[in-house]
Amino acid sequence: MENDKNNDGDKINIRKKRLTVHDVAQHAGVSTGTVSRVINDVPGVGADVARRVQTAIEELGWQPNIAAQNIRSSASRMIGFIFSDIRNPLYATMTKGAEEVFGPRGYLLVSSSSDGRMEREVDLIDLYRRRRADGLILSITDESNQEVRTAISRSGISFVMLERSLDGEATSISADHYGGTLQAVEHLMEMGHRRIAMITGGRGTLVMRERLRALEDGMASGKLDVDPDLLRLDSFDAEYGYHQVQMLMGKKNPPTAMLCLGVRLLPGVVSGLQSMGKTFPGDISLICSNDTETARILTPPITAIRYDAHMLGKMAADSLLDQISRTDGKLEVKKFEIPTELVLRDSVRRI
Amino acid sequence: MENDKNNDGDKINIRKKRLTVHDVAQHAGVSTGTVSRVINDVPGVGADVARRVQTAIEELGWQPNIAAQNIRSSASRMIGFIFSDIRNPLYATMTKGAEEVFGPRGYLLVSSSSDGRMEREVDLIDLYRRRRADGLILSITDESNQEVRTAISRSGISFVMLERSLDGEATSISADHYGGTLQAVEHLMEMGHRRIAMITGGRGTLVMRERLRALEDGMASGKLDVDPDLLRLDSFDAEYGYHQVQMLMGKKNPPTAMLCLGVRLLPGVVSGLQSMGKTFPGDISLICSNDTETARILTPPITAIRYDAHMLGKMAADSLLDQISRTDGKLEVKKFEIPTELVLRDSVRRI
DNA sequence: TTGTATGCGTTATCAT
DNA sequence: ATGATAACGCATACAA
Repeated sequence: MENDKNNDGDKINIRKKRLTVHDVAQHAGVSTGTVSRVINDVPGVGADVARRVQTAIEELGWQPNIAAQNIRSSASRMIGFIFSDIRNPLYATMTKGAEEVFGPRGYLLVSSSSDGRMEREVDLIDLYRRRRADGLILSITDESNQEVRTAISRSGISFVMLERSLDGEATSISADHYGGTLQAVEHLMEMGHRRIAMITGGRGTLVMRERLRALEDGMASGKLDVDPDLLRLDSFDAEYGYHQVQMLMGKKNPPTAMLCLGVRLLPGVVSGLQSMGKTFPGDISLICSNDTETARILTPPITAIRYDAHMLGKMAADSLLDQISRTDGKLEVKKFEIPTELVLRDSVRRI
Repeated sequence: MENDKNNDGDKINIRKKRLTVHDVAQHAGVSTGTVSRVINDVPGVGADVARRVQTAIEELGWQPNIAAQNIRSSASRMIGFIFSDIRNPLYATMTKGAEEVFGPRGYLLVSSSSDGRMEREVDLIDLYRRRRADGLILSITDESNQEVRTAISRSGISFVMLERSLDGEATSISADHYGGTLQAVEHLMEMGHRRIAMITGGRGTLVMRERLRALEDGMASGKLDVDPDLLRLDSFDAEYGYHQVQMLMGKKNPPTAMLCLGVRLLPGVVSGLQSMGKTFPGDISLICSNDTETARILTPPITAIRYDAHMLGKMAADSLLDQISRTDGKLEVKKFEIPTELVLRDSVRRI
């Protein structure tokens, strides 16, 4: 009976919901402008008045409506992070790194995975556009996909590519996959391996290109060619690893070593080997990427290509904020690469 | 050449950015109200006019500013999901499940991890409050923490507890951890085990309480007490598992079986055992939770308590949306529990 | 059926 | 130093 009166010309605000600057201003006996000045640290407010406003804010428990702030500043202080697979713990680590940068600076990081479906990536980019995201971190499925590229450019949102590149048209942050893979291949060759298989995914990405190039270069330095039939480059899924390793090991002339490049591939590959009664490094030598708990606890532990995903996330966040803050429209394209390291363990044997 | 004229209206808007309803309305030769009606499917717009507006929207590439929509509707169509550790793949799976519900209904799901720090949880809740989130899914660190509970209630945001409970004051969605753990304990007892250790984390949560209660009940049914020194209940981290298993196995009277309850604990426990040259199930029988790729690929594979995390996420999303949509302020407290299953493998031996 | 005007909550530009 | 007021971009009650 009391809250239907509500002739709210000058408010009989029985409904306790939704408080605004006005409520605070009224409570403190000042104007809305003053309240705004106080919360935004605008100089030139009397100390006593400021204090009154502060207590009013606390007593009422008011907090400014960010949507309203956005509409004025035309900045959402929101960043979108698009990648392919949320279950890949590497992205979790990158997210964590990025959040360490964004959080303290008042940005909200929103992560979303596309499951490798490019239509979904287009949708996500459009979504971030409607939500007026201030920036995007992109780890998209296929760099050359035209629909996605169009969506990016029509969004007009600042962005950086993470573990991806865009013909040098955009800033990119990545691990040195070429160097890491090359080191792994050279190690295998040194141990006497000549038939080296590679299972990985990410067609149409910088990462896969660099890995493939490194494999070719590494083999070439030993006057060898890559056997195309030893290349399985179509997915990062555990199931894919499971089946492909079975097919590879079932050949009359199976590989003696294998690069298993993809966090979720490793469990699949190991299961596949077990299902055939094959062992490593007895039947096949194994090098994986990245260095995960799984790689460490397997028997024997797996030699791994390691890089700092946390740092990757931080760097992506830093350079994105840098790009956003440039007032001069100058788009400065940069290229960051962090080093990799080969962690030697017991999954490679000399033959 | 035609769109740089840009004498738009009366502003000297050299900056071409930021188009609004006005631009679209002008371009289509209608009023802003009509444009709004078209995009919101408000009936009573002439078919021809609607078409004109549509093409204008597409030609200009305009999309409504969600912040502006929010400020009017006082709904952000944004949901916050707070949990402790983003690297735990279970949360990734739950997130995926929840997104399947939220996405099609126009809600943006924002995930954020607190690393088990309750101050951070308070900050996150406040953040979602300032951002006017429409709902929260909470998997907080300690249900009884007063600061967090205060933050929740002052936020005024609808919420559900996921794998947590709040004295029956809030809707909760959870796996049947009591049943799952009880089944595991009974299985171990049947296999002759009397000294059963438990390593897990999550003090102050429903999950831990249920697991402990199940262990006690299971032992009691065999007229046995739980040895408090076999309980290691302080963390879900791999490092914790590594060290605690070493301490447990180093005892003069070590356990013969162990419940390793936490996705990230398992790799740590296994490493710890390996570091001491202990094997499973030879030196100790092992049951883990949840059923992960790691559990499946270890040698031997691990008997696991399995439940459907994806479904858990979906159910949380569904019941949250249900709660949000109830116009009558009636807060209906519900309790959902999904079943668990004991997946028998080779990590438990009869003694 | 369509246009006009007002309000949502905040900040910035004027006045005072 | 502070108050009044006009935007910001959109949705809707009301007018036409």
